Amino acid sequence: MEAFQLLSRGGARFHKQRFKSDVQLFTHAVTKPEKSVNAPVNQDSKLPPELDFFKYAQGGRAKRKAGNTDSSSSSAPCRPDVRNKRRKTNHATEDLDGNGDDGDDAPEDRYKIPHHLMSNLLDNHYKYPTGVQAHGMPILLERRDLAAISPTGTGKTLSYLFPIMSLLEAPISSLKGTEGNGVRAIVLAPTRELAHQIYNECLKLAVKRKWRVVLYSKATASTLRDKNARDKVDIVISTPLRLVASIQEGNLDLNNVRHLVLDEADRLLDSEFLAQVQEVISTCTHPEIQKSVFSATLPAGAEQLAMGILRNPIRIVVGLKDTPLPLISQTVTYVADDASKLPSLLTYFAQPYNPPLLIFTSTQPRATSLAEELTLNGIANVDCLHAGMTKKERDDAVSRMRRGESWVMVSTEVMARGMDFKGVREVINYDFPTSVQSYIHRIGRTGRAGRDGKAVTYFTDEDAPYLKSIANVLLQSGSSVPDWILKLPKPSKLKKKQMGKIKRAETVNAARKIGRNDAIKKRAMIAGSKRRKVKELRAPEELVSQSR
DNA sequence: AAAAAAC
Repeated sequence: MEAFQLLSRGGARFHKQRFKSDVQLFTHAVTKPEKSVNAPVNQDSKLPPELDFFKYAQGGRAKRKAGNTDSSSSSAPCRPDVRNKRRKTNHATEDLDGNGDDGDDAPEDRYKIPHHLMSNLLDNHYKYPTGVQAHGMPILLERRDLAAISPTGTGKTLSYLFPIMSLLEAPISSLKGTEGNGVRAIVLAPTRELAHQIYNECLKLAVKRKWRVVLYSKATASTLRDKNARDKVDIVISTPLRLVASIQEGNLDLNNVRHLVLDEADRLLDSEFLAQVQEVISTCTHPEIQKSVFSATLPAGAEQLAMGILRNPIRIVVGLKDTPLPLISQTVTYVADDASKLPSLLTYFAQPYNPPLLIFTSTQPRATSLAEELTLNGIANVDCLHAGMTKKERDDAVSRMRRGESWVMVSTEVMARGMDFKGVREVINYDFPTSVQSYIHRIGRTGRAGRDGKAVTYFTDEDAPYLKSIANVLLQSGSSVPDWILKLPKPSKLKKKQMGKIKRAETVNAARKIGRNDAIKKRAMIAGSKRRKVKELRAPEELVSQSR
């Protein structure tokens, strides 16, 4: 418990400006060498040195030369102090892994991080951890359950993959002992594309070891009908329904799963996915299972569900919950009615624009026909992606996007969450998003890993009732909104519903916090120009809190 | 409040 006060101390100064620089640190050295080299990390983020995993990763590879690890760190002098606190508090938390503890306080020793994992981290040019990585990874490595909320494009995937692979120690095939048989870790994601992307990240950390990581699909499921093959699998990445199908066929046993991650947790916990996810959870019967949930958004209802699933969880919030990054400059554009949208978009395309860009529509047919219209109007390299397409068509569209061959990608909600196309400079909401969460995730396809981005949202007269809630999101994240929009009447029913939820939740410790934060948020909206101040005050409270 | 996504 105290150990996490240390974490919170590190994060307390994690306000908007510094957050920006912190996220920039995530930059891969390959793409922007000049930035990562000169970035004054610890100075800015005041990261306790021992949480700076990636620095140790560099040191670890170079056999941790003293000069190497310390030269870049301005906070090196305070290290002994931090070290002592950390050591003391380690006893305060349950020492679940039973390794007593050791003399060395480098994370790789403290947490017994396998050498190959450290070197793979470095080989992938991860230089400095982002906020969610620095604060989330130690919690997971301590074998605690975790609810982590961190904005889009801040490296959540690595935050859970790295600790899982560290705690699993090595591929099951090379471990002889009490690890048991069968899948030891599962990551759930709401779309195939996202599962695939997570799988790719996982493979990067798995090189040079015989990790069996399985991207679960019809094809892989059938190869795993054989129990012997199944027993050799270390990690499964899957969408919920695919997993449930195999469970029900009796072709998958999850009684050896020690780590379960729900990525895009609020999506996975909404009504359509919930039953499936609950079935997966109840099939994971190992008593020491560690569960964690990750998302950029976690509405009160989803959070309550999540807290019910997790056991004695730590909750961390980096930046502001349910708020996009200030790096994304957002605007809203009035287009009267649906018929006016295409002309507006074509006018937009008549001017110079920055490809690749991502366009969101509300339905599959609209995505298809908009892509066709744009092509007919001479726009080059227009692509389309929605869940009505075949698996191959979907895979091809993603690869074209990854290779930079798509300049304009028209898509539905399926692309809204988690997808990391590094080049996307701009997102256009051709159709108005159906929730604040959807909005935040959609525009979060740009402004990733410290780069800036642009988001344009079309709205018609029909969208007017929902405009104000989106406008508030713009305000929260530092974009400006025309006055008249702010004067719109409140979407009263919606508001009342939310308030009701909060009231009910107030009996539980965890939810009391949500209520308070929402109250602060509301005040922030009213405060207008004082908004920024309020945000800064709020961050430390929110950053780490104990729940249940 | 409603579409999309999951097999």
